[in-house]
Amino acid sequence: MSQVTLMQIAEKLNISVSTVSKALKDYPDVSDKTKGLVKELAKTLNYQPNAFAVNLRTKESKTIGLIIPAIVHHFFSNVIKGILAQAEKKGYLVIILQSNESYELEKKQINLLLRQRVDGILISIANTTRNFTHLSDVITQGKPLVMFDKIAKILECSKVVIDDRKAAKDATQHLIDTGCKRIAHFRGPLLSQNSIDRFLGYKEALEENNFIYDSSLVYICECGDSSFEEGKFNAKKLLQDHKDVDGVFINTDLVAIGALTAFAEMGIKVPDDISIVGFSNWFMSSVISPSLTTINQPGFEMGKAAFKQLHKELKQRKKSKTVVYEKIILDTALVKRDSTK
Amino acid sequence: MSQVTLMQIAEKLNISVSTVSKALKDYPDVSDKTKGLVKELAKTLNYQPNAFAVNLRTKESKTIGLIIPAIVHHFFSNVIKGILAQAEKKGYLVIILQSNESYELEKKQINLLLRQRVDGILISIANTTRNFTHLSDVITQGKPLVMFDKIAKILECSKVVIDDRKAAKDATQHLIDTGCKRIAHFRGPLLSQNSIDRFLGYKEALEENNFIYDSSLVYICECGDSSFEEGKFNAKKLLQDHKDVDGVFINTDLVAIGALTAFAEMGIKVPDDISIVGFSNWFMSSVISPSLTTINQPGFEMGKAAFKQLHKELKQRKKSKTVVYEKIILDTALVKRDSTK
DNA sequence: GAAAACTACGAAAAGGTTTTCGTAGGTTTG
DNA sequence: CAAACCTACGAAAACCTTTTCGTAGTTTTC
Repeated sequence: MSQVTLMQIAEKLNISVSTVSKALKDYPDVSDKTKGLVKELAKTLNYQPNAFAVNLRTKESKTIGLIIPAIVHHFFSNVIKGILAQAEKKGYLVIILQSNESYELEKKQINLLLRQRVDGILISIANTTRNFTHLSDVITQGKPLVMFDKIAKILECSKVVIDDRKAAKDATQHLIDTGCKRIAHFRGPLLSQNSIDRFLGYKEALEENNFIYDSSLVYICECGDSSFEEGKFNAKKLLQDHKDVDGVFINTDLVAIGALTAFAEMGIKVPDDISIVGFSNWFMSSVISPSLTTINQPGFEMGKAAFKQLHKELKQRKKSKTVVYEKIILDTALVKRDSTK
Repeated sequence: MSQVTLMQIAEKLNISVSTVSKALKDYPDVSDKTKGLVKELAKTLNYQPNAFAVNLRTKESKTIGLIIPAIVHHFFSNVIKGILAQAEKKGYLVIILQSNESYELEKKQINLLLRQRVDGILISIANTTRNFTHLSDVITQGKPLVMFDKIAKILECSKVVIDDRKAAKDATQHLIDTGCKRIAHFRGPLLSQNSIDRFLGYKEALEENNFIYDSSLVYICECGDSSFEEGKFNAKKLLQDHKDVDGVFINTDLVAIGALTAFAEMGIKVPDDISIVGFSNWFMSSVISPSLTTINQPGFEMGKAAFKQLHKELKQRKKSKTVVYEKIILDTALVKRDSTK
């Protein structure tokens, strides 16, 4: 049961530990004969190098940390899938932590990962994170850090994102193109950078088309666990406040589906009375009725790109090259479905 | 940048490494004065024990492995959430791997985790896994293994499951209770134990109510990435084959939603013409129209219970008590919605 | 006043691997 | 036949922590 070590192999063959180690790693200064003997015995004894010792010696563990605000979330779980797929290819393991959109937890988790001495960290930050010292600490310690989706613009590190502003502009433009004259917006949290950018994209589209921006048409959602209810609630409120609205661009698909449901309950026809565009392209949006026009957010690709960038930096550091931070912007696309004309 | 070690602290204070180590861990044979000095210096230097060295010395890493068939999956992502929540409480980290329902990958991943010397492993096995030696190897190596949801009955280890058979029986009984006379079943893969059990539950309910079991009413789905399409396809086929069916019990919500969509497209009224019961209670099922009657599968609780059991075994081993394997069966519940009368 | 007990610390081994540096013995070169 | 060079291996340091066992010096006990 107890694990076989290099020393045990060395003793059985009457050679030194160093030779065994070198034989297994095909060093040139071991004779083929010895290599053969060592490898054979290693196989029969089912020798597995002790990862703890290797880590200690090499100062790396081929393990990275991933901090994500939520796991039960179509977009984020796709990101994870992308990260895991790429990590597997490169022989890395991934420790996953969920910050629950809490700054305090996020901070604690960063410290946990640093203590664990992971080789690098991938993170999508919590909505509530305002202070970034825990993150700059990572960089100061010389560990690669790559942010994705929910990033801190101020931090100097690589980032993988979509152009939220442009995507939101596209979404709003689509409403305008399909004939909407008065367009509301259900935005996300006031302090979330993504929500801000999407809001700005909405506004920009209006202005470019000579629509008058009306702040009373903008409703706020927390976009947390009760997104669906928030969508319903805001949709009802919207109908009370503004009878003339004929289009809504909504920050997140789940909120949009809530709105869709509320409209159905109140006998409002989508898209005849009101058109809706969501954001993210959750699977659900394609099977709901009417199906939801939305912006496709490439989660799997984002995860893949984030890990690739981290791996690149890991290699650069190993070769003690200067690390080049990159900002990678992935394409979004408008997915036209039945909630718009 | 480079990390502070016990030796550096020892040198600065002109004491030995062992005393520093003991001071930080509040050993009784260090004077309060020395403890004070050590702890203060450790704090100002921001000393963090080298996890690699600690692991090597203590032979444990406070890290467990988790292998799961799919991550982008409402139920499984909830399980992960439960595991992470519980692991966090107990100070454990979790390395997550996705087997993609592939036996080969699963085997490779188990070996990866063993090489990494995680303290224990949680797994929900792939549909294609028939051979369990890679899993019994884990147990032979003296590492705790806990299986959940998709288990191998033959393996001697702790398990956390639901009673698929009973849940399926409840679902079918509900169709009977609401007046269905001829009930079809869309089952999952022939070799998946869960699918088998659900099928048996369906059959049992029929027999207990003196319905005649008709194998032509049972349709098979792979329940992979194209579950939704499978549901649509089978629904259409069902309508062609059997005009008289007025109820369907479906192995998975996503397939059920596909069926729901197909029925809507073909003008079949749910539940008036046909009633449908799904399985899992995906969030989606509550927002779709008509909303789907289904069986609630407690993912979060399952994850929590699985980690708890693993942790219990970890503690038992440490105290070298005999490890007691447990089979934990969590409650399911029928969630009545609008797809049944 | 000697034996026993206690206090506070240190030396050193153990955990297992990786890698540098030596070196003994043999072979090639000029 | 020296000098230079290979070949194949080993010793040992380094990575850093934990923990057992000693021990010098002090205090208590009878």
